[in-house]
Amino acid sequence: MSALAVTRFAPSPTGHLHVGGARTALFNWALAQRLGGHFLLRIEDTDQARNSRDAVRGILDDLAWLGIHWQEGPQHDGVGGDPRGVGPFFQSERLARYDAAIAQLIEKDLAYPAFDTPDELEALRKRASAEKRAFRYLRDARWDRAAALARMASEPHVVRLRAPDETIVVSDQILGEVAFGPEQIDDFVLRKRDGFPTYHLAVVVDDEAMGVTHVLRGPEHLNNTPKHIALQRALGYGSPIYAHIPLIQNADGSKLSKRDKDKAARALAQRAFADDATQRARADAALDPKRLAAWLGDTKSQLETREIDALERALGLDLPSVTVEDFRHAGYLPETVTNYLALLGWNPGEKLADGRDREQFSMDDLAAKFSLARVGRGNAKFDRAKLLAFSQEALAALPDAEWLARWRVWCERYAAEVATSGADPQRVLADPARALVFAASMKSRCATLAAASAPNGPGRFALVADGAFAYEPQAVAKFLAKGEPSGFALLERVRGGIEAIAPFAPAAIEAAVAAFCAANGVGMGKVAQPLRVALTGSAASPPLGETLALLGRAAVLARIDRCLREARPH
RNA sequence: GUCCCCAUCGUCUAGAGGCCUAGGACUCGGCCCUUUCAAGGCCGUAACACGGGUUCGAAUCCCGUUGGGGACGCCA
Repeated sequence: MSALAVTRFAPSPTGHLHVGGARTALFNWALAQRLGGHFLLRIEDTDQARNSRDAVRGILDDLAWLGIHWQEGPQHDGVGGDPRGVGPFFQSERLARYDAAIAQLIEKDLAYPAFDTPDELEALRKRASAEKRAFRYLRDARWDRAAALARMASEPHVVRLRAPDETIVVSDQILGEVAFGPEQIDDFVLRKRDGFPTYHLAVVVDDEAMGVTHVLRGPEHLNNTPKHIALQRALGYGSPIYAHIPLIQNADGSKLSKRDKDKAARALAQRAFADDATQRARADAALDPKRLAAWLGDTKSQLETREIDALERALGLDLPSVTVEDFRHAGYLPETVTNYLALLGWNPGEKLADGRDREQFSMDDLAAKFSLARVGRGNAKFDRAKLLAFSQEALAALPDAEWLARWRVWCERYAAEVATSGADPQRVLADPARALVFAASMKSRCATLAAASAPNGPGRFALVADGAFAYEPQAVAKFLAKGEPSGFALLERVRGGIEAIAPFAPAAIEAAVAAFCAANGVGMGKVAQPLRVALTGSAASPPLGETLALLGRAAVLARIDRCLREARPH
């Protein structure tokens, strides 16, 4: 036995990583780092009907972006590799090993071929359900081993484990000892009709072959664990250390994975179809029309993650975030996502000097402090508001230049028109000093990177052309039209002073406007609000100095002129 | 239906028999700051599911009830 601790994350490639999977990966990663071992990534692509290579790429991207780097696994952007020679890491490339294990079991009469058809089994299950009892596969008492083995060569069959008639105790690092009686471990399938191994067989064979020492996984696997232990015993393997982590749920207590998004997608898609006949054709082109129709007709059915993604893209839907990619798109920092996710079920148990609990920590902190002893046992509901608060805080704590760099990267990926052209090209981004003012100004006003340029976002005014924003009627009425002197009048007067401000930077601008107010015997608000409306269309904007500096002198004058021309009643 | 797991403010949680008049964070409400919007500061509302034990003493241990969740696939 090697002393190296090895944990693993073993997703099946059916779409982008969702946050539950991301947390499982994160905990596995953290445990391996903490123990000085390896975190291994294995792709469980044994379901021929549902796999896709695109999904593999997506999951690798998601993990890499989060900073969950695997020491062993598929190569991707400089991450991964096979230092111990335990690969390949795609189960579809390991079929010979599974067959060898199965042959060994059949040889010892610990597994056997079964020839029931799926329809026959389905009928038995229905009957069991009608009689309100649990379905259990019963092996044929009048079993002729030689005859069965002979039939294997020519007839479709599955291979089942001859399950032991004993109680199996799972020793779980989080839940303690959990006992499963013999009636709960039936002769489950090891190899499917199509020759591919089932999850159970593949997992057990691979974990052994790859030297996995700690299996940390979701609670839905707890009931599978006695099966895996039974299989390990049959194959003469030892068992890894098991730990089942609690589930992440939606606010309503349902499973987080997809239901939320699926529900929203159905509602939005139906509305889109009703509004615009061409949308349906677009959706049909994006995914299997039959699947789409079935899904629309049955509110209990769910689309696969990749189907949802395709539909979202095709129709331009705005769906709630459940995948890592969703949160990346929404403008969260990866360290914010991992920080929040880690806190769902784990916490460092430290108090800060001011008496608060430590809730903010880095990936390095996690790697240094993570332990199974501090993982909770109750399910956790995913609280978007708290994530948003974390994001707000993390963004505000970034140095201006860092914020700017992160924002640029986000824009390039998700809002290319902001990063590159814009209606008034490069107004903010081309001038380094102005760009830093933008960063400083947005930091405390944006909970996500996406918020800065959002349609009603606080930075929008600086990113659009001088003529491309509308004046809010109430703001015009309240701050420009009213009063004596009116806002319009003050605007005209202050315009002249603006020509003279030097340098055209926040402090000098503030000072000049303050001086103008003093000279004219009016309060700051009497001048600042009309200026805001003229420059941004709205009465809410960053501090006056920043607002003007962000636009630059020429744009400020142009916008004042436009406002006087277009917003003033004549 | 059967099996398994879980149970502290609305949410995430601290709490490993006396330190608990139950602490922190998010949300929500109020106040302060203020040229707007934010940010920031201060204050506040709010929980040990219920019933039995054990113990000098229980949020903490045991049993039951209730509630929630998961699993019962030739999916993983």
